[in-house]
Amino acid sequence: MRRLGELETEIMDRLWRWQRPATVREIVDDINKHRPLAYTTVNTVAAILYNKGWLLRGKQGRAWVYAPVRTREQYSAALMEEALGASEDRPVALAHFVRQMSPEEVGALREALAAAERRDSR
Amino acid sequence: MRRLGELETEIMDRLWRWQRPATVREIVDDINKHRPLAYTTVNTVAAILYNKGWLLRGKQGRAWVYAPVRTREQYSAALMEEALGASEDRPVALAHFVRQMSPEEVGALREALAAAERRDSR
DNA sequence: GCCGTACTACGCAGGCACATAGTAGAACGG
DNA sequence: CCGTTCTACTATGTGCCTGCGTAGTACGGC
Repeated sequence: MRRLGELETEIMDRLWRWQRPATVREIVDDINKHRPLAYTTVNTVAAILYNKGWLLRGKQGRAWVYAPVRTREQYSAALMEEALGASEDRPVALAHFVRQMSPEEVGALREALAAAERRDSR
Repeated sequence: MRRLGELETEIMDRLWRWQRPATVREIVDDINKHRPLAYTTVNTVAAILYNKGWLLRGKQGRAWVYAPVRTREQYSAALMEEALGASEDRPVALAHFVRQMSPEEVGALREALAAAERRDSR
């Protein structure tokens, strides 16, 4: 899975943050609060993200509205899985991963495991 | 952290697999069992990997011998950590991650957590 | 001492992916 | 019908990776 580029991330970030479909106009206006960028640029990259399967889209009047296919956390989890796949010895890689995590994260991980267990036993 | 390119991966793979420092000659000869590739190409990319901090090197006679700075599993764990950082809600991302793991991997993860606990309580 | 061999550093070209934006045309609102 | 807004398409620039050629240097044998 290819990672998102910089502008691609900027666009996905907004859609993830807003939790609702948005038009290119909304996205580019928000980006322009921080830096200048042409409408057509955002339009092009949004279409690219759609073609790559990152975004859904539908017509709202003349304009497309875009929405993310996956949540940011699903994206993150998929990247993690792929990163784990780069290793040959998964248990060892997981051990390294756990070692470098903060205590809070270790707690979150324990909780995720416990939740998985509850789900499986149901 | 930038991910490794294709040839970069081929080179790192061999050094990781062999578990010992190796010369460019050894690496290129091994690659040439599968496909033709010039000595200078491997030499250049090995030097690039060295400059990027992926490899250590030292002279052995006239030739450099290269060795990985990190294990494949440390590399994998670093990628995982970075992938986790792409999320905003780490617990949720971890939950997704655990959900998509196979039961064996969940077991390995449990073990890694238990090992971390044993280490921390020491 | 000289020559062939092997290694090194350096630089360059090609390709790919992403960022950026311009143009042309269609559609809508007044 | 005219300006505005949106779309698709195309082009350009940049950065990174791959791939290799060249030139220089060191070593070993004769």
